[in-house]
Amino acid sequence: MAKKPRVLTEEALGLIARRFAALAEPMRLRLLHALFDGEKSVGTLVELSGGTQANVSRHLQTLMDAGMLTRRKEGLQVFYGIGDKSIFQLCELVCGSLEQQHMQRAESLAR
Amino acid sequence: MAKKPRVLTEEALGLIARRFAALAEPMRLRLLHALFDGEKSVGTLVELSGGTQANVSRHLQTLMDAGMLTRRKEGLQVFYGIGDKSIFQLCELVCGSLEQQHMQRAESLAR
DNA sequence: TTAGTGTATGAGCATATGAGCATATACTTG
DNA sequence: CAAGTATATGCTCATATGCTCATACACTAA
Repeated sequence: MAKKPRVLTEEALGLIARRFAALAEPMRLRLLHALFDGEKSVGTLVELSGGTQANVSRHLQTLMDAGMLTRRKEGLQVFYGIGDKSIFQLCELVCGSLEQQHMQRAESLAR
Repeated sequence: MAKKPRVLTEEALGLIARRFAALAEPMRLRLLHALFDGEKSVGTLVELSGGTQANVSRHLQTLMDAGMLTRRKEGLQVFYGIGDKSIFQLCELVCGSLEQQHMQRAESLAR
């Protein structure tokens, strides 16, 4: 059973690339990781990530633009959460692949 | 002093980010897509992608550095192929997620 | 050897992006 | 209203990245 071949337009390629780009920064990955167990306020994320308030806010904006987060305002605070569950799988896939590469490299070095 | 346990090291975050960054360019996605059905020479990839030889070569180098490609030299030509099967799944995940978002947006607009 | 072909790379330029600072905005409380 | 708190945003700088041109490198054939 062959998979349906996807036709990739120029626009689609751009969208996919932007999506990957949103995940291509350590700080944003850290923020996503901090949100894995539930939504958190910006202030909390600032503490957890160790970044500045301005920088965290910017990165959250970037992730929002990529459609990966939910945003909920409650009084003075703003709570962000993971809005796209595929992110979990994406990160797991990458981590798994990296681990495998790492093991293979270690193995070939030990030979 | 309750500092939260950081499961992901700084180095790991960097590695994951670099991996996503390798997939964050339309031209590289086009090259990967062209390789989905088997390895191809640089010249072939230049034709298929419509890019210049220099640029294609550079992007292939980037993907190699990310550990995503195989490289086989045969006489004058160099054949590249997909070396990391997780790439297929990554792209499928992103495409699926994008489709879903697109549908949801269309739906909310039509409401 | 030399000529020819396919691929890689150095240099330069233009653009994109992240970080930091200061400030603006939004909301709550007094 | 003013003051305080939480978050967002202009602005600027420094760095990173992509693209092009020209050229170097690697290999083959004559």
